[in-house]
Amino acid sequence: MTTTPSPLPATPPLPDASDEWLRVDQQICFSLHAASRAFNGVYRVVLKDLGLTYPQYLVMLVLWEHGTLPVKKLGEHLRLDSGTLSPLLKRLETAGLVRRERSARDERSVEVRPTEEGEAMRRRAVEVPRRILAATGFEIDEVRALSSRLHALTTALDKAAAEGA
Amino acid sequence: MTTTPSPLPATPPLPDASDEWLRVDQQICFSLHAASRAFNGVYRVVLKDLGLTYPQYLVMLVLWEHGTLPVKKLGEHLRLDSGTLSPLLKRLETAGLVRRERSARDERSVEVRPTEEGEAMRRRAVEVPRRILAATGFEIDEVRALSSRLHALTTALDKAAAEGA
DNA sequence: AGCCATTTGGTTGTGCACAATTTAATTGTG
DNA sequence: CACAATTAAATTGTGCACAACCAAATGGCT
Repeated sequence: MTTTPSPLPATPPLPDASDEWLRVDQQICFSLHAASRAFNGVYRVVLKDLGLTYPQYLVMLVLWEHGTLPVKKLGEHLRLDSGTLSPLLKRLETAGLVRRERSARDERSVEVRPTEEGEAMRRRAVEVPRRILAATGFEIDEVRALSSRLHALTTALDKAAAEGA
Repeated sequence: MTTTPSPLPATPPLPDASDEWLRVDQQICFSLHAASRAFNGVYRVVLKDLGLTYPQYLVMLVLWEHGTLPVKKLGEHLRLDSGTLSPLLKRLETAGLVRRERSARDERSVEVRPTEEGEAMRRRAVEVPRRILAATGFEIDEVRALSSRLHALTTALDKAAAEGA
């Protein structure tokens, strides 16, 4: 808001400028955090009919697009590790939407495949994107532009985190 | 990714237009979700010295800016309810950063106030925003623009969720 | 063959997010 | 004053995210 172009003091102990930085920072991290949770809330409503949570829906999306995948590949697509996926997939299996079975060729690998019921859900899921887009009130191109910026942001952040800063 | 107009390698037993929607959708929800987690990862690294998690840092930010607040107000600033804040604040209290005490005027209310140690941490926290900004590789104005769009998005999504769709 | 680093999932523990329920204090109304 | 409605926190239960650790399988190496 009132972000006057401060002269960037060299890491001061605690003058007024630092307050300003802390406020601005709040807008950076905050807006993203809040938007993510707000999205989650809308998905919660929209996906209630399907009986899926948002991350479960993401898993099904990947399976619908790529078919059967080992847990590893699934994790790469979604940037999730086994600590998150294992219990999630177990719940999807309990719900009858996927099956998990050890690969015959590599006994370390577990193949995740959608069941008949899981594939059938795809037909009911096609309306989800439209409802979400409607909830945003954004034009499709605007959403695409935003996604593009966020993707660039994610790439940069991942790189920074990997470099330990 | 490669949004080339590929002839859709007939993996799935389903029409074409719906697949397109499901792919686009993935970019909408996905990029935000991924960016949020990527941010979290960078904050994890940067905040490790302070011994704070990202949500704990957000709580301290609000307290530094507004001083003592009841849990309710804190939740309004952060869009978090008592189910999230109660255990979080308990951990902050154990860490010696805040104190919680029942309001004398309204015994239902719990006032959260930063301790001396909590206030002192503010001095060490002023460098956080700069490090985060550096990690994004974005210009400050670009970040501001993005935040603005995300804020608008959040407002729209909240409204939609409240209306049950 | 035997050995060892790597790969792949799973498990455990900590913490956040949120819905639903519970308890206590306050406020409004007759 | 008594009593219903409201409000503020805490609690409980489910699920996601991730670090740290563990076990089994694989593949390369001598």
